[in-house]
Amino acid sequence: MEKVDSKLLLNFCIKNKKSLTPTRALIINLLANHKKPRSAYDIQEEINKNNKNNINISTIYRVLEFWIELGLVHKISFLNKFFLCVKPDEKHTHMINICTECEAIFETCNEEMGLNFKKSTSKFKLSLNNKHSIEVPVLCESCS
Amino acid sequence: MEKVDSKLLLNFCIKNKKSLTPTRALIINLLANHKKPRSAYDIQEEINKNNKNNINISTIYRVLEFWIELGLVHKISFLNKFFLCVKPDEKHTHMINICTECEAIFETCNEEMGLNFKKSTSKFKLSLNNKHSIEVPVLCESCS
DNA sequence: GCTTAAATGCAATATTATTGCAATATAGTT
DNA sequence: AACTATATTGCAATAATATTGCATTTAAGC
Repeated sequence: MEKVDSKLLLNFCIKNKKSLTPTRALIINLLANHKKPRSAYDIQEEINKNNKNNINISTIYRVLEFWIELGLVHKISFLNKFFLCVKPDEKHTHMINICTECEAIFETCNEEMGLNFKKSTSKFKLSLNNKHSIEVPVLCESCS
Repeated sequence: MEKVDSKLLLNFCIKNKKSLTPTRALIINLLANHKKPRSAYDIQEEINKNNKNNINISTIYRVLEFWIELGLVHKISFLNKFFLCVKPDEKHTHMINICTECEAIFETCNEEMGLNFKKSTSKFKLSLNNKHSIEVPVLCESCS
């Protein structure tokens, strides 16, 4: 099983004065194991299949929300699914390219895409809210 | 009641060899009446309150899907709500700026925002899927 | 008007998400 | 190590969003 570096997790938690509980570690590690985004119920099903110990759906949502707050997980609104952030860095804008055919995710950031949202939004007297990511509907190489 | 130009609606329908039914006209006109996006159930509630005649929720979803196909309505995934397209034009990329505080929508297009997604996505061997719009989380002037 | 295809109704069901309160686990203190 | 305060998780009901298959009705083209 592929896992998220546990020191990274711990550091994020310490920095935010939160605790790294077994449930939180379990859920984020499950996300690390998949290349496609997963729904809260997908995650629950996998836990209940493999681990026997039941985790309530409310806990799944709360834990996902927890990691989203810390910037380590993204919610993909377009799919109602969740995905491990590949570049947990507060400073850039998270650009989530989603293949609308196969749901493959290609995450990058504004700089790498050469897109200046700060500038673009300010034209309209709007300010980019960097707490959220931007989802870009695409076709991947194999689906196009 | 503010309405969508009925000739515009009819033209879109004719062009796509579809019929402009009373239900379809009613629903898109309700959307025209609101500055904020509305859920399918919001729309149903308004119809059932004002018109007495009940419209089933499945019809609401089907009609919304119909207008989305024709490019006259957007689904805002971030909110699970629907919004009248302000610039029904197939050629550009629809940029939907959403205030994350008050849900106000400021729709524009890639050119006006000075963003080149075709170029940006091709860097990663992806192609933009222009059938969908791009949602940008922002704070509007009064919320920021 | 008649016929065929499309649209809508119906109602069951699926999927996604939230809530309030009880029970449990964790962190910090002694 | 035990104690306490706080945070986390379980529970289970419920809300919110969305889809389905088939029956009925409506609209379009002849």
